[in-house]
Amino acid sequence: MKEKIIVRFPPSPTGSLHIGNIRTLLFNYLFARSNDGEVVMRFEDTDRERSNSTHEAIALEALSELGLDFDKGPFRQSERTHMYVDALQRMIKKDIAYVAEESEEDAGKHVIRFRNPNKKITFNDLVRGEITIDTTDFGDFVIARSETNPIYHLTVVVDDLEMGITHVIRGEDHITSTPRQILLVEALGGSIPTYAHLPLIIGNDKKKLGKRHGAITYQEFRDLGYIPAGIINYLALLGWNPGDDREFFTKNELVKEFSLERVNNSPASFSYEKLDSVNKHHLLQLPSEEYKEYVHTFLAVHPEGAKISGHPHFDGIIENILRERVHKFSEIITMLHDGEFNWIINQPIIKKEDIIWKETSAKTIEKHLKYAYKTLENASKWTPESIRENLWHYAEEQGKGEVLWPFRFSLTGQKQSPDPFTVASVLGKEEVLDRLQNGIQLLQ
RNA sequence: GGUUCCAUCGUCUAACGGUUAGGACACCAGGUUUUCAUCCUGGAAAUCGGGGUUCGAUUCCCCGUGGAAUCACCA
Repeated sequence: MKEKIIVRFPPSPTGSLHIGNIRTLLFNYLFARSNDGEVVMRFEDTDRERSNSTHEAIALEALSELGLDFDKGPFRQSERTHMYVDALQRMIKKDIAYVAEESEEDAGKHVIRFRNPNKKITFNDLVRGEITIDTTDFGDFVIARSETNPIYHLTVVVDDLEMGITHVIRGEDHITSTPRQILLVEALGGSIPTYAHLPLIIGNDKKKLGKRHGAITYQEFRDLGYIPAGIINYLALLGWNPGDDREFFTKNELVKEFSLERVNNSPASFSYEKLDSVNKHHLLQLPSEEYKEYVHTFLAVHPEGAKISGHPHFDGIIENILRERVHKFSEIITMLHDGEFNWIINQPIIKKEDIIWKETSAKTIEKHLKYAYKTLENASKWTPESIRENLWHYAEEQGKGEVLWPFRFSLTGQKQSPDPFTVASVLGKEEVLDRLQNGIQLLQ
């Protein structure tokens, strides 16, 4: 019978979850779920000064929105002190650890050091293969500030042992601290978990992305208008691939496909362009209703967005226009700023020379607009397709530019805009006729 | 500096030692299109250097070079 796989989510609540944290959590999650394993959530808050419950709540919110659920926890190391104290006492009694009569930071105080056996540790990393490090370099490292105040290396080892963690999957930055943790596991008499060190995510400068170096948080992604499905998919691709040309995955598909063997070992650099493209793909997959909900929710918190999202024409905009151009919802705000949707709310102010297509005469343009007016006046259906049907034949006959440019321009007053049929359907028949009338008058 | 890790198009990456070194993003050109966007087609673009091993190295080994991580009473 195979041992049940148990992994852990161990963020320290000293900041929001950033891209590096999330990717590590994701890989832990995928590994556990694809092996019928378990996920334990644990806040590593032994640094009391930098930890706080607000950060915990924010981290939990991110996990929940991303759909990275866990089976046990959340535990807090700050509430498990007795276990560390216990381990500490056992180690001191067995002379595996000792009280050192000096503290560099606090004169007069002592610290607890681990009696390093000074040997070479070799472990088999699931991503990188065999790694050997001589622990002599670490010396008798500190494992606690006092008998009741343990630090990271001890708490991790004690917790992993107590929680039955079988696989420790974390960033490559932990490789060199792995041997010292193995030393502690051995000293405590536990079984050594399997390690897997993931490639770091780096920025344009090739440096590790971290809290203090360019790593953006989940909430920031969300505020930029990326959706969980897009973020998950993109992050999975940072350091993992399925071995073929597929690039788009839902979370469940990732669970099916994921394996640590296919995690590669050179650092991956974060790119907004690729994220945009992956996110857009997932946006396109969304059912219409869900997409609308996302847009409205997103716009609600922006002043100019809230104003337009309530407009009667706006739902038409979402489905017919936004979907094909938006990679992330913040782009809608940019479009609003640039006035791209002014035509929805306000009738355009048009200059006569702009409405005329190339060298065509004003008389001819007027004729075309009048034709459009007359035809659409009698239209019974009002969809982009039906409007197109009404005008297309005429436009092909007369010259598409000659007919369609002034038509679109009277409706939008913009040299660049979505196609006239979509615009017309969004505006509604009455408004379209009104704007056409204005255009016709201008030409007279 | 010590230790450890890493090295394929600009970026993410594929290639049981034998491929015209493949895909995606971005970029460029053409097509569709009244404009923008979408979409379609095409293009440019890579194995860090030097030695081995081998009939044959992107692939295995060594050296070099370059980059990164880590060396806390942070996690």
